[in-house]
Amino acid sequence: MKPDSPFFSHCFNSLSQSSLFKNLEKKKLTETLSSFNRVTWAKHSSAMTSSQTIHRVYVIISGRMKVFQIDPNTGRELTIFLLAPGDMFDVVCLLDGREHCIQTTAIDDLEALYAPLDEVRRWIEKHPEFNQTFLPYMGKQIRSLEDMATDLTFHDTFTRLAKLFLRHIEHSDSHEKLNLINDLSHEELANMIGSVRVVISRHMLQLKKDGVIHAGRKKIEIEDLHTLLKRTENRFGIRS
Amino acid sequence: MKPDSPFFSHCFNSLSQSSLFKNLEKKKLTETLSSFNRVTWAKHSSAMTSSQTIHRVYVIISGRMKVFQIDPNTGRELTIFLLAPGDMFDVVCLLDGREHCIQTTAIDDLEALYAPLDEVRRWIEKHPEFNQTFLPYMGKQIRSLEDMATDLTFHDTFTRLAKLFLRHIEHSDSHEKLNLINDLSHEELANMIGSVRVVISRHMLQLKKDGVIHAGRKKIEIEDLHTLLKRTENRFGIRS
DNA sequence: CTATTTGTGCAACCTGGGTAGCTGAACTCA
DNA sequence: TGAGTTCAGCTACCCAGGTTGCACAAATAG
Repeated sequence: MKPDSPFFSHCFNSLSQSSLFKNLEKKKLTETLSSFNRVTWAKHSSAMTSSQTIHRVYVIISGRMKVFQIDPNTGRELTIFLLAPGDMFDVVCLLDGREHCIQTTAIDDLEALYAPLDEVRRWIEKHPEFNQTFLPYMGKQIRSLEDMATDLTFHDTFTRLAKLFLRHIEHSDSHEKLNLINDLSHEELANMIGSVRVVISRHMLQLKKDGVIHAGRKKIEIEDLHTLLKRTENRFGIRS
Repeated sequence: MKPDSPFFSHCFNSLSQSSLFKNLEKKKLTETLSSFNRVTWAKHSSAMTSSQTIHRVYVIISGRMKVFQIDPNTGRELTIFLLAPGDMFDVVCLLDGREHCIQTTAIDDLEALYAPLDEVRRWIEKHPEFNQTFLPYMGKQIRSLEDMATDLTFHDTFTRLAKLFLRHIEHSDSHEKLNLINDLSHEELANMIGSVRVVISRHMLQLKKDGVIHAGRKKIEIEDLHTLLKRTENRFGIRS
């Protein structure tokens, strides 16, 4: 993508706000961007495939993307990551260069940049300061996977749903806002905590009746953070 | 640890066989080892604590170590990793420098080397060829966590147990041998697949009755790999 | 402005696997 | 050698949460 491309400044702005690239010198970022190519996917379409991610590294510019595994027998999905602008994909392939059998879907209209995998590797070697943000970024992903595994074994579906909400709350002034997941269907929420639509519907209905949340079709708002917290802790706190 | 230390050649041999360090020049490895210190833990004792792993990076020389999360309410455990000689700990802390609340226990008598975290970071920067083994090593750990999460949501306890066996089978001539986990109690096996002792006992008993495995007190041998595979696939194959 | 698709509510059912508790056998350590 | 501890077999119980299937409302497409 050439610096005079119509998308250039748009991409530049998106990345210079991201946690991975914000510390990079403007000059270097410009230089880097020019060796990337731009791709887009329509909302709801399947995005990067595992045959692409062995050769290319992608960086999301705009839109959300879910990364998930699917069970061929039941058709059930488990959302492994919900990626947003500034996220990189697929880190695993970048690390070991082996195929990563995983699916991706664009939740919104999706815009990304990509570059050949080995080129990105060389680039990182040449710009060791990038590791200051990249290594913690990987750490965060490992922690997130570990949390997912422990939540799945230790906590019931209600607790997992509550924790999902709590993880995505953003404290704007005097009002809690649900970030990134406020417009997902029950189905998608279920995928994120390894459960099923009906179960999430049950819990949501109860939470609505109790005034803890306010929700419509693909729309969730946290009404009463306090009792949400309290109930979650109660589940934790039940001694055996 | 000085090169004339009684343990030196022992450690040297252990690491030069490991996947992480085998590619390192002998001279560099010697040099590296001399800036490490040696520690040991007795079998069954709690090993590295999270307050240590913020400051130090460990490399296991001999013995196995389980890395696990514990549910304070029920006391149930989930074994996240089963580390063996050549493994590094804690990678997450090395990446992001933040505390990692996780427990460790020595399964055998345990021997490890350690060095200050930032010293290891500098060392890696100075020896970029180490990344050729280190990055894939991290990739493997991420994949393992991802597998754990998907197994927990998609597969029943029998399938998870079978997959645990299959993952640890070593094909020696004309006889399958179970590696690393052949001397674990039902309790420990349960921890590895996010279940409970009774459940594993049930499955093991059935497998024994059917001649698929041969097992005694803390002792497991795969008798009939073929039917084990077949049964696992059957569980996968049930169409809904 | 219809037709189709997608999201949510609701009920009835059923089972995997977790909890609790006891026994005897095997191992271990003084 | 004997006491204490760990490990595995066994039973009885129970419930969270997954499956199926339908109905209606909202959104989207054509």
